[in-house]
Amino acid sequence: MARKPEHKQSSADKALKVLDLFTEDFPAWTVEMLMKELDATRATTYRYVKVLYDAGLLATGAGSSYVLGPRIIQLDRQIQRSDPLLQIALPMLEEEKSPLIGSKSISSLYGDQVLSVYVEKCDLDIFLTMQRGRVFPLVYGAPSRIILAHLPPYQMKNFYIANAEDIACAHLGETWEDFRTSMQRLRKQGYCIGSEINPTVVGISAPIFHDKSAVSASLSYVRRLEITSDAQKAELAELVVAAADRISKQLLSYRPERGTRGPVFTTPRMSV
Amino acid sequence: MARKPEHKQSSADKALKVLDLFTEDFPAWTVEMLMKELDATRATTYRYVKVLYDAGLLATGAGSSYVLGPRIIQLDRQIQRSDPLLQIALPMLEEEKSPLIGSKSISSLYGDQVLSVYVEKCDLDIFLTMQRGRVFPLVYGAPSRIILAHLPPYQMKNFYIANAEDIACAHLGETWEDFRTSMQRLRKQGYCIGSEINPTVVGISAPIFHDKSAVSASLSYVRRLEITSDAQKAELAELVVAAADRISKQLLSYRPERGTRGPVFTTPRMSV
DNA sequence: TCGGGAATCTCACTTATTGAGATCGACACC
DNA sequence: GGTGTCGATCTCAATAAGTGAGATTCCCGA
Repeated sequence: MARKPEHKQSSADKALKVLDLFTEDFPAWTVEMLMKELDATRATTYRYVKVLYDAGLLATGAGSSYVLGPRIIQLDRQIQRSDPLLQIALPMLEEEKSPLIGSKSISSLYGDQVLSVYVEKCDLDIFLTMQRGRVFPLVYGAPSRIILAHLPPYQMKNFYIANAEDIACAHLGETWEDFRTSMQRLRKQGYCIGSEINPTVVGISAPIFHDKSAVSASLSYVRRLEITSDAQKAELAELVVAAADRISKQLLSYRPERGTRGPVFTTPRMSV
Repeated sequence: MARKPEHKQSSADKALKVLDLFTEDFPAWTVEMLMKELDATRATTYRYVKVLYDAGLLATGAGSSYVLGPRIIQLDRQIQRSDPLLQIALPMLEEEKSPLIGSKSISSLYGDQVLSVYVEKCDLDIFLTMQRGRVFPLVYGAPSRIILAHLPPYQMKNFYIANAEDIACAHLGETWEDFRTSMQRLRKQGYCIGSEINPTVVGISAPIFHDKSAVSASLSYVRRLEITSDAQKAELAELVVAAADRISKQLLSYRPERGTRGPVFTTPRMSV
């Protein structure tokens, strides 16, 4: 779950924590800098770096610095090639040519977060903030919320218990009953509409299931807010729900090929 | 360097070796399967998995399996956003609109391998095998060879010593002198042309420098072989060399912004 | 609420990790 | 091609982990 800091001390943990330092603002680190940051000796720092370097997760950069390594790009390609959702959805989305659609995107549920895994720009004048790799909490944005609304009951309950405040802040319900009914309403509607993430656009998201009653992702169609009428919103909603349903249908009958040992869907884990 | 199997035993090494198992053909593993593969006990296997899971490099998949995790996609996004090469090259490539170009791609040098980091399809009828994330040895394919030809002397020498057989097989020279002259010829030509990787296309690659006399990547323009005349090859070569030069010029004057602590170029390491 | 299976915990035992300094070797300059 | 400069690795004793087998807990679907 990559977010809760553990107090367990294991050398692999500590080595992997080095990866956390490579943020957008600090993409390159020298060993000296890492030593200070990790509060470790030179030898230990070099050992951590070596482990990650040998795994290809780090690479040497200019000026005796280290940067994120080539293995990450390779693994990302592997995910894209082995993800049945993308394999099925991308060809289907290519056939969807309605001029109403300014952008199409797919978001996947990972643990208690939602990750954008695919973004396509159709309207060249649209300004997009969504990007493959962006992460959102389950309460924030239409792509997340429509997934949240379709979680199995016990997971939703657990999520509520652990995130009651965030849910209240997001106006999704002051109490468990409130929350449950608002989620029920979303489920009945079949889609979620909003401009939360990017105020210049309106996004409409529909759930994608990889198993009956097991949500795994959401499909979103986006359009510039200023040029969108209510009727168009309704039409977009129909389109996105229909497309998501088609993708779900295909996913349900998906059988891996080429020696693949099993399905590659992710399942949430809602531990508190 | 991610490829040479080490005989050193460290727990972090062993945990990270689990990642190697997640190939395209086996994208999902259960703990039982991992136990057999790693020849480890259940407890140990779970410990390895937990480390990677907590780091976000693995995620739970359907059927109590594990798959590659969301962190990889996030980190890939971070690389794309902090790589000065892509930041500079992509806007420049967007302006390059010659109809001769069927595809544009950028490959980066990592260690002694070359990784494709950007691929754009211009001609909709072209069949592309190149993809972001594909890795090639330095001797294989035009994008690699033009980089190889521009390595600093000591690195080229080291590479020759370590890879004399591969170099001979690739007809790049039977001896060090042979090799050196053939590389010299490539440098003088300024580009490398070939159809090695994908026999249905012709690709022309030019080197990109992030520092005078320090090659870091190559730019390739690709066109369907069957529709390409010799004159067009020459024109493409001119185009790609000119574009690569422009990118190099920009890279030389690149100064990071926004608190970035240093340059984010990768430098090769040619240890034998 | 309950059952089956996945994931974690416990503890004795074994083995790797750590830190300080010496040493090695890749790379740049001439 | 030779030589100097750090960046990276090695050495060794002391320390603190990792490991394995089984019991246990927890998750999640009915």
